Amino acid sequence: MSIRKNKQPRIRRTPEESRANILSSAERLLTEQGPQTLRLADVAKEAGVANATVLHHFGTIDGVHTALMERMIAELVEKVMAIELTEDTEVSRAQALTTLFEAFEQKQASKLAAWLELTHQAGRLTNVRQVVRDVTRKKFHHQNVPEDVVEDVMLVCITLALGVGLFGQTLSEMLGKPPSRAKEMALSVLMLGLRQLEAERKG
Amino acid sequence: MSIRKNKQPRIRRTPEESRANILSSAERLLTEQGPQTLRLADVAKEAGVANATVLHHFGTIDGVHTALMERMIAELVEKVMAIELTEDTEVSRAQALTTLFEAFEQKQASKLAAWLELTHQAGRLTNVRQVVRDVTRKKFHHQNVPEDVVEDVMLVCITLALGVGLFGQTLSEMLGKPPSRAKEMALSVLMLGLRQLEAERKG
DNA sequence: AGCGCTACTGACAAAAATGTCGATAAGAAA
DNA sequence: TTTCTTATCGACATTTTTGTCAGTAGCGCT
Repeated sequence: MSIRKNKQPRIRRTPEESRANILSSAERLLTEQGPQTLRLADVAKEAGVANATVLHHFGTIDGVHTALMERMIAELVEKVMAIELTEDTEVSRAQALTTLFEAFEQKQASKLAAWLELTHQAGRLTNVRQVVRDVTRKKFHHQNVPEDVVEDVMLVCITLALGVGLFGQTLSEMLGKPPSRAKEMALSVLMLGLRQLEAERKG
Repeated sequence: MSIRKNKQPRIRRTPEESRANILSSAERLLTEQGPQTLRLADVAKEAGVANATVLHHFGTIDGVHTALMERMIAELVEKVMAIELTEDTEVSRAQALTTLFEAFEQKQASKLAAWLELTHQAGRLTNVRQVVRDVTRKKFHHQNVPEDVVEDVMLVCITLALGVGLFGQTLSEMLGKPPSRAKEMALSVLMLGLRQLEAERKG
């Protein structure tokens, strides 16, 4: 046993960097280990800092939770707003839907949503309506479809994207199918169903 | 202040009754307050018994969690297996789907599933595949559709039912629509989409 | 009534999680 | 180099949560 104390030199970050480091670690824990591991010691360890450092930047462990939610929500909104839908062809629509589904599974946004739902914090998503409105206007302005119909369609798409993002992979594998099968099937059914719905509306 | 100690007489139940009482209370907490309130003291208080009583029956708080999961899973499986699908008309199919969707929202099965998914306990659902197989055989034996196609269809239906059950109400209300709107839209799209899928397969 | 079994309980012990505080050291600026 | 600011940390204090134990009480049985 060496007597020498071999302490690592401290890493001193800017407050912004430090907060980002901690939140990234927390996000990793949330998506890889589940919400119950979002404890002070776990987060601090994952971020490679002392417990007190986490509290220095966020006040309480709840502060970490809140900040994490806000960061993940902002990321998701950005991703959704970036979806292209310049023309309204089948192909373009399929691409947009695929991107939407991926947005909800890639950054583990579905897990965030489930966490909010289970903890009754969904109220934090105050801007969902506004985002949907914005998307409706910006992406669908060139079509002659009533806004509330567009909103209904988006409601379905988001609901299904969340379901697929959260459960799709696990369910697919449970049934002995490739992990993306649920997503593929959902996309097919959604495309076909929406086309029919549109046909009915027009006809 | 009265000096007299006014203790309630003890309620002595059979072990089965007592376990059921505790699990029912835990289920109520899970669905109404979220998983983080499934703590020993909370469960005991909700059940109206002492902390030690809960431990007497379940050993640890984790034992309560496990037992609760198993009970809710069994309930759900029973509900799903009870779905009628004697003939394959549009009406019958719509009824079956409606029942399925309701099974996933009524008994808060979606919340259970989300809890399992977030806590990486989905492995507990070892019998999902068997259930799907059973349903496939029992409910669809009269059709001439390959079994794996039926399984794909069930995969979509379950995924969407879970998504709607967990997020449907909240999302609908966020968009200023009646709480059942997401479910209705999902059902419509699903029915239309499945019909088209079938048409494509045949044609 | 008396007895045995055990579900039940309060009080206490142990463990885990959160939060506080004074000291330290990294980096910028003088 | 010296000074100043403050991000960082270890040690400790507090609170929360879980688990133990010995005794109590409800209920069936004789």
